[in-house]
Amino acid sequence: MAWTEERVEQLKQLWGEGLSASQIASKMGGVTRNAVIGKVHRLGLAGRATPAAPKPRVVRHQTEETRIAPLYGLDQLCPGIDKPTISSIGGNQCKWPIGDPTTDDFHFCGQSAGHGKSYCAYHSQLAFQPSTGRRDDSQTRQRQLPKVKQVG
DNA sequence: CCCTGATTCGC
DNA sequence: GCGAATCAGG
Repeated sequence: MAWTEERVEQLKQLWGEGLSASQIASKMGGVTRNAVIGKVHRLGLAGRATPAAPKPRVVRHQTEETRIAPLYGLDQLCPGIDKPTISSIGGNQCKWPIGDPTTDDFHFCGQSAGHGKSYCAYHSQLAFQPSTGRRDDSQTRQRQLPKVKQVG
């Protein structure tokens, strides 16, 4: 089962809706949750689950010891509103993450997202940028986690 | 033990 | 690029 643009779009849609990877895999069919997660990662999505604490990564077959830094580049601020928490955010509010999830500063955009939508108008264009349009990723969704040598 | 996503690595 | 295996948290 290949990832056609239609399937990718559906994937992004369902993922944005808040469905779990297994749920998406079940709905779409032909793919396992691993495939969904893998695709989500490659799309540059991901970033919601249970990564409360930054972990030294899954050390598996690594010849070098690396460690991730607690850096998060999500700062797509949109003009003023309150700071909804994960608990307080409503189903019709924009769920765009702002700030560092590991700090108290973390919150969601919270602007009116419309009925059944996941993001406000501002963030929708960031979340669902035209797949046929070469987006300038010079400043959008930069989430490069620099490797830091563990200086013993 | 069930679920969740995250990451790596072989293909 | 894709996804199974694996890891880690709830």
